Amino acid sequence: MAQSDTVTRILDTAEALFAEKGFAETSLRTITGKAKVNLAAVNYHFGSKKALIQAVFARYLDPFCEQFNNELNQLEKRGGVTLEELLEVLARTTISVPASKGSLSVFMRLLGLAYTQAQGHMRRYLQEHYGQTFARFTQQLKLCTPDLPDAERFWRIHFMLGSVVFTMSSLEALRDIAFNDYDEKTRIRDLVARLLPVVTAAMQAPVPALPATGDAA
Amino acid sequence: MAQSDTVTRILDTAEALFAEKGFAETSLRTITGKAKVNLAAVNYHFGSKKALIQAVFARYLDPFCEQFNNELNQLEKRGGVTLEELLEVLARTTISVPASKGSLSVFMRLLGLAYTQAQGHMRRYLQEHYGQTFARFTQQLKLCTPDLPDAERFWRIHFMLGSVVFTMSSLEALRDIAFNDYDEKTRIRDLVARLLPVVTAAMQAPVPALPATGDAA
DNA sequence: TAATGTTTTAAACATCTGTTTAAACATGCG
DNA sequence: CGCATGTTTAAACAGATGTTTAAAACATTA
Repeated sequence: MAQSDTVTRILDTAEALFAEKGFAETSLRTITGKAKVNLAAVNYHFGSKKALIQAVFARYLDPFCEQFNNELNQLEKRGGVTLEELLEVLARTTISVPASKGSLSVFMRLLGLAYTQAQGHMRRYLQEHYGQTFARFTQQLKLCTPDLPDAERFWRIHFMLGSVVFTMSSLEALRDIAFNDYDEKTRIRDLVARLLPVVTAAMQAPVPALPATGDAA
Repeated sequence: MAQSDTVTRILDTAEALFAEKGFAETSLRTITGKAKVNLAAVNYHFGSKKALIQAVFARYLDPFCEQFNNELNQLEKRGGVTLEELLEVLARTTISVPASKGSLSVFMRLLGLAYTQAQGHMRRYLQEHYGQTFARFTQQLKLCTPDLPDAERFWRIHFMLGSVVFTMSSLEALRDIAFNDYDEKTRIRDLVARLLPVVTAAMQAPVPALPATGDAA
């Protein structure tokens, strides 16, 4: 057995609880209680609560990055990739990878939390461990959008990241509203399908002229 | 004096600390300590920590909604409003209102936190107190985008909300990166200028065909 | 079987949390 | 002045938190 049952149960439970209530709001006692595991098990197996949080992310992101890197290899070899293609590959990888384990929305919610709360510590971890894959993606994106100034592209990437992370992490609540108001049983796949043309159009929007600096006046 | 100095000092300090570290991660002792105010002052003046959080939001949102409602009155009276105009009004109001007090990015970060963490309780508060203004906005938006199916518009609104909230709430970090990598001293006004065409294009993107349901197979 | 290494357990630790209390203080009014 | 009102203060409360400990239970191998 590669990993003890205790470790997996802790990871599963922590993942669900973190996504539901946030990191600080979820105590080790809640996790270990629900996982039917001794309180000390977390510190024994992971070292600290912080390390447990990172382990939850690694379990998602490691396989994702592996597959996404494979996809990027093919795209780089082929060349002449269009924006639609690149985004489609990203979407497909995102959907396919965590299908084995729990749901994608759980992880997206975690990603959103990592960026907004727990300032720094998680962000740094993500940057250190997965920054290189992200850099490869932005490199490809640059080839797809040669007319975009670097700074403009940088900001738009984060606009789009915001759309994805925010909607995915608020998914349950939004899905309920959509169902009540529009009879819409939105699945993750539908959401991704809706996101693709929006993100594409956003990346291709005209570049604005920035307002003049008002310092002098 | 309309409001005791203590109340204001608590609000100012709490606002800054909440934005910096999140709600759960900010203790009343940290707030009152930094505000040079007795610990019991929070419970005396606001009743509870929860009520303090809501008060921080109200101080921003009440004047914002008042001005935005005025703008909406004019737009409704005039009629024939374009998407660009509506979004421009929203952006202008957002920029102008909190200029008196602290920075806009602080509040945006708070808004992001309210949506992601502290599940429910804050969301319900925002809906109850400011839902009507939001409804008026979406009503105007519907007039600007008559070809968009209601469900599609609903999701796109939240895509855009995600872009704004996410980038604004990560503003300091992103600004640092942008400055290091592109010599970009991004001001809030610049960010809004960058957001406007992106959001406009996103709302006008072609409507996708949703994937068929895979239930049967 | 005996010895060794790993995992689990229950208890305690020290610290921090939001909230409450009761006394002290200030301030304005009749 | 006396009294009442609103505010501040220091202390205590009751409980929750992450982490550590040392003994017990288990598993593995010699």
